[in-house]
Amino acid sequence: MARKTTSPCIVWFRDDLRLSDHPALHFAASRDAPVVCVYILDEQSAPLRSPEWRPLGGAARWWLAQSLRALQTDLAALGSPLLLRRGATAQAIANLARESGADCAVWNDIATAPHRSVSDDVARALGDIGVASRVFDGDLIAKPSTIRNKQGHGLRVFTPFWNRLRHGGDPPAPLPRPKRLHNSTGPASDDLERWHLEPRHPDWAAGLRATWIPGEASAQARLGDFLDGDIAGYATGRDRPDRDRTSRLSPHLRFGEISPRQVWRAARFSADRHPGNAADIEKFLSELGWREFCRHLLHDVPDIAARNLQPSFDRFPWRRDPAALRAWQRGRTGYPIVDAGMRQLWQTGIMHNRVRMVVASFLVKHLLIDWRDGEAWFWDTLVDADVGSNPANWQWVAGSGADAAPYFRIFNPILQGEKFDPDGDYVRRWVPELARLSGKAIHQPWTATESELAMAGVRLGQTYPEPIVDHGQARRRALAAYAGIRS
DNA sequence: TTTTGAGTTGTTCGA
DNA sequence: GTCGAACAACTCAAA
Repeated sequence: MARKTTSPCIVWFRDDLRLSDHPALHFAASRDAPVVCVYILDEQSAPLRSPEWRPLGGAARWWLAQSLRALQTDLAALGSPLLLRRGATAQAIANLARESGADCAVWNDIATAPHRSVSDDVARALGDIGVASRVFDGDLIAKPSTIRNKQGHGLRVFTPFWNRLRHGGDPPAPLPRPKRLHNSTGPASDDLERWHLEPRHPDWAAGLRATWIPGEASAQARLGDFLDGDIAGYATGRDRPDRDRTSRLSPHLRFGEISPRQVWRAARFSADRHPGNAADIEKFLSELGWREFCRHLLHDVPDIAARNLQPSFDRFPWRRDPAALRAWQRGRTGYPIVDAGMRQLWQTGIMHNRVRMVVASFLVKHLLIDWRDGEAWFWDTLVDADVGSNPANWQWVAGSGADAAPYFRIFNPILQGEKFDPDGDYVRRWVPELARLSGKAIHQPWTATESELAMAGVRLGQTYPEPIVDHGQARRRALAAYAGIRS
């Protein structure tokens, strides 16, 4: 029951930039008192300066700006503005409580060490001035404390984890978005433009703008379209970068424009409309399971982005090779499928999942460059860079992680191209200087004849690079390096 | 308690 | 051309 009160309640938005299925907002709205909605850009709090916290990457900053604009519009339509504040979160919220006369503050949990630490600071600061606070669940299907082995540790193998999560049943029904909010007039807001989240000089975001519409409405529309369309054949189609059948929901999930339980429930109940899709739906749910698995892992290993899960990798002979790293980053390795992926990433802030594995394996195994360098590049350039999934999956590829890929699994970039981009359409789209090559040459231009290259307007070493490493040699070198760290 | 089998995403080699 | 084996080490669950 709603309490009789006129004091406002603060709703602190974090990575949950949505109105529906937002437990904290739902609670505040049900109090029938004014709400003060706030987002805080915190680059100061001591816990945020812990080694486990990294500033947002460039692509994520761009997304955040768009997503905040969408949330501002949506909240204004409900009758309450979104306030923007900057600074140490605990002080900012305590100040806002004083300015607004709020008697409570609510927010949703984010189950990572730095987020929890800031959250504790906020609760303490509010307690000191007599303001009640309450934290709700929201960013996970299951709490990390609910999936433990006999020793009380989180699971390190995906399949048992997934069995436990899946058999836990469906999460509760998502909460509706509030119909209207009581405004609390007074407190001032920062101007989003002055946060400089978006690139200028140069403005490299044109490809992002052409690819994405951030915000809750867009996330919901995307989910609906996916479940009524592309999910048919997802189990195998998701592996084909040339005809992308993935959900493309990852950045929306990253910023909480849609909640995992909304996605889960919608997918499960779409089987009623499309009974033929049952197997594809299960596969899709398991991908949500991977997001969950990585977050639970992060909960147990807060420094997963910095430390090898397998200590034997601490003596891995990584090569320092800035030129090769640069070639990889800019999509100039001479392997078309690798270069296509890296350019898709650079231009659009996303890369198809299959290609992520190929480029990651290439950096770590063909070039013997530390997975942390790859992880950092993805962190800066992906709009969906996630604190759990990004480092956990890099460690998985490198072999240093939980339930990791075996060392001898070295993706052959030519074979992967031929298998998953059989007509070369993906390469042609992102590596236009090769577009006129046909047949086998599209995935291995260095084997094309002089006349084939001339006809296609390709001059190796000039219009497109020679391969920076030979696949066979690189493979043998990687196997030797991995052999060297074994017991 | 101990044992056993299985585990996201692959490649190469030799029969 | 196809096919099976080999390529670790470790975690977890079931027997």
